[in-house]
Amino acid sequence: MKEVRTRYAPSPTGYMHIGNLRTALYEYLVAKVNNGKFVLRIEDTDQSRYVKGAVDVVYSTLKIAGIEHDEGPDIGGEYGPYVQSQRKDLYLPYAKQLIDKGKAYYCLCTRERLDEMRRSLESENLPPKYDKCCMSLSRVELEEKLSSGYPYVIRQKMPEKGITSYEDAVYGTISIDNKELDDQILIKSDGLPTYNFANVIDDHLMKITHVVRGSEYLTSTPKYNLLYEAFGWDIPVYIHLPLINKPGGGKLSKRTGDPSFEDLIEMGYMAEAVVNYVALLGWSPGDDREFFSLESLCREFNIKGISKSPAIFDIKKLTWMNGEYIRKLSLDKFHQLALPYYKKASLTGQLNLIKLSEVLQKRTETFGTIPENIDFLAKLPDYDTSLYIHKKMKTNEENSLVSLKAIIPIMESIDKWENDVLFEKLAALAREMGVKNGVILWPLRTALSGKPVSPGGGTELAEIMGREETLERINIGIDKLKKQLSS
RNA sequence: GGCCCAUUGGUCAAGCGGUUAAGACACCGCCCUUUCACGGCGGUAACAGGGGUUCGAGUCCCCUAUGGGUCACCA
Repeated sequence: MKEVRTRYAPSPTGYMHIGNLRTALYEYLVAKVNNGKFVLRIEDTDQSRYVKGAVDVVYSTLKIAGIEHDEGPDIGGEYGPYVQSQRKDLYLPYAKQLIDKGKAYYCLCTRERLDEMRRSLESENLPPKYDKCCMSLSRVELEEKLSSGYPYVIRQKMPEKGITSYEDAVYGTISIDNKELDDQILIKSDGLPTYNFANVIDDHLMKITHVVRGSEYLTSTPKYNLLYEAFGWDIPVYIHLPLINKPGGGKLSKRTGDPSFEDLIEMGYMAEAVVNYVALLGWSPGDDREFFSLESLCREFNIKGISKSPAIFDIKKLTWMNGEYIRKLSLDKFHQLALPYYKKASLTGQLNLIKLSEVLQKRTETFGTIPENIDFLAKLPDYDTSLYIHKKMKTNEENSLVSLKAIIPIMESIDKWENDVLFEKLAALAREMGVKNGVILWPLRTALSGKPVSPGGGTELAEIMGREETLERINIGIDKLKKQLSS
């Protein structure tokens, strides 16, 4: 059996949204699940669209996502070069072959004439289509013009009758009436091939067996097939993918603020989680499993599980899934990944950062939210004493003051500064005072954080901050409460 | 507008002629609890509409509606 080969062929724009990522992922998976090869090819035949550094975005995205290509511009391979602009001289001879076979022809029409024609057809609500005017050019006239350097393009000659149909692995049989087909341009007047043409030539030359791409190509595929047939080449297996839309519908785009893969990583999402989530947008294993590593996808992925209808990118579910990935991390690993975010919060003093990580791990869904959640550690906010009033904890400003005062001697006498010890001593204090734990602990948590919510409870915060800072903040709390109560 | 494709809860989705129509996210409630979160338990919520075919239709066919895609010397 022939080796399965797929390719990811992006045109580098510098922005890779998650739809692009998913396409690359599925292409990779189709190859891997069949022990095949995954090829990266850069399609840059449009010189006017060149964006500096855009190719690097492709490399780094694939790398971070763990999608490794077997052949590509950076690592070479048997079928290079893998950048279309470096293969530019290779296409024209193929186009000429087609002319010899009577499947293509020169066209000398000016853009003005084409624009004019399109406008008039559109005004009549007819689909714009080339009128094959140059097909009837006389050989003499043609040779005269061509030899004098007159600009030309080469167009594919579409059959005027009949139906072209093909079998798509996910959408089934697709049939298009040949009269719908426009005599598309194969070679542009700058001598470079159009995407449509280069694609077919390159896929064939690179021995691509499975073409995986977005469903926007569903209706143009017959044109490609006519090309394959004209050359007498094998038609690849087509796997068209449903599109991924934004909430409320519509395409994902940089313009409308949809995050690219790199943006998500920047926001503190884990690449594994994003890949896992994205794999499930348009594919299902057939049962209710949801957690897949790239490695397990390479085993489990199957074309049968690809769905036909478009999916909406729901960042909330991604966020949840990311939280699940974070919770599965070892404490050490979490700590290591969280460290840069602690730095962003510009923490000072002697904080027990491992303890902080322990407290944070369960409560973090994306690393990016860490700084805002721990800002109070760097600097106690100037809070209002109404924070001490908590109905469920049965606290008010008066008993909070009493509690804080009672906590101080215990804090001073504790020898082992650990959450468990602190908690035990304070629970004992509560029993002694005949109050619920909350009456002691809520004021402590409030005094230490100065916020209505905080990661971790009073004694956990105390362990993180250390004795000195803890006592200082309790005293600040006492002063605030005294001042408030005496006014 | 022509053509192509799609349509199960707000979202991702299972289902492939006979099910009380799974599961997950989100949302709501309860429990646990040192706030929040985690965790546990439970709840609201769907086959776009209409015709057929069939003993029987979310599953097959047709029509309508809605959504998307496509019609460049862009990829």
